Amino acid sequence: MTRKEQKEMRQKQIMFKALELFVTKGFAETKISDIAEELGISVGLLFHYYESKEKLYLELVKMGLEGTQGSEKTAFDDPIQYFEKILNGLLGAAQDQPWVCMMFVLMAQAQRKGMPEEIRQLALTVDQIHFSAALVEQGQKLGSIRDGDPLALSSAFWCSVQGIMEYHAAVPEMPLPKTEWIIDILRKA
Amino acid sequence: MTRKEQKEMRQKQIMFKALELFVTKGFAETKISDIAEELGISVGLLFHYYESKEKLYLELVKMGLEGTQGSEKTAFDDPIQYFEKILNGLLGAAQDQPWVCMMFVLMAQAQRKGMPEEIRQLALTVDQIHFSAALVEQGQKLGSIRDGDPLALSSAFWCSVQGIMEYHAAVPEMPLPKTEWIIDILRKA
DNA sequence: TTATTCACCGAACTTGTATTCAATATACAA
DNA sequence: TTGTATATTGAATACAAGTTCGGTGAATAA
Repeated sequence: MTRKEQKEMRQKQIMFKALELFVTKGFAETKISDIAEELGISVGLLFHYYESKEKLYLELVKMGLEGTQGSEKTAFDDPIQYFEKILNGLLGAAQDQPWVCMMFVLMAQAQRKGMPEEIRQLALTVDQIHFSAALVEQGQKLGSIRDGDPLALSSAFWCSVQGIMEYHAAVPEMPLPKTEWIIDILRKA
Repeated sequence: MTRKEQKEMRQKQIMFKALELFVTKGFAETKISDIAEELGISVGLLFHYYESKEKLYLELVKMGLEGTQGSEKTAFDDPIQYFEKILNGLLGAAQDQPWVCMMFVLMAQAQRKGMPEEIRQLALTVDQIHFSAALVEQGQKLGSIRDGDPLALSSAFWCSVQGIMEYHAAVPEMPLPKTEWIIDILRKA
């Protein structure tokens, strides 16, 4: 194995294991030595690749930030379809690509009080709830989304998704909901 | 003020502030000195009342455990009414008695990996999801709850509530959803 | 009035964990 | 082949946060 490959491999290893532990145990509860131990490497090596626990977490948040870009422009024709598509993607991925689900949870965790400020600020640049509120309003005009405060509807939807993802990250064996069940929070009867 | 009163007052003060911080920042992220500082008391005094951070948290979990008793016994003609009543109670309380909401979030946090084992075990004795799955099944027979894996439906419902409560604990100014929106996860169209 | 208990403080102590470092082995370039 | 860069380790260090402790003054019981 070439040096470059090895480096990339290790970095991926570390990132994914860190993601898993940060999400299931939380940032402060996850010891750098936990990550090293589970990977069977030394603590020193981890610091060879990432200069601090905080920087490692920050890398993950940046990675999550990239994943959030795009796909949002065509949404206004039929917002409910947009929500369906997004949710379908999330629930589908949750099974065979657990990291999608975990990344979702991480981004929310990163926004919490108690997180290092730099991390928090970066994570707060994603604001699904407010972005989606506009879509909800549009959907209400089109008659496909139920009446009510758009912000409340949007936050109900995303909080539900959040709750589901969080639980799934902790208890993967629990069966996931059907897309429609959750979409029905928004859908006009 | 008599000594007894003072003692009870301080204990309440500490418990509520601890609840608030544990829920908004997390267990590990909350320093004992944070709690003391916010209350304007010394760290030493906190240890005068609670022998450790863990015991303090444990007290809160025990308190939450008591709140969970009862209420589940009363049989309903239709399980969907049970879910409506519970959710209504939770959402109603969330506004004027923030601690109800916080307690709800705390109980879920206490079940996470990374928590001290004693706490975790105690919290795990509450299992809304499995308890409610039976009710869901009953509701399906009666035709008021939609078809699908009862466990998946139950967990979708409770995870949604969890997500909403969590967010509300962190961002109280966000408008809460209407009960029906969330009930519609379960309700048969 | 006096003795005792208890709320309270702040500084010292302890422990756990992030971070650094010196040393070694391995890949790679010259 | 030899020299340099880099992957890796395990132990040393630093520091933050939980916990302990001795002392002080106010409430209370005698």
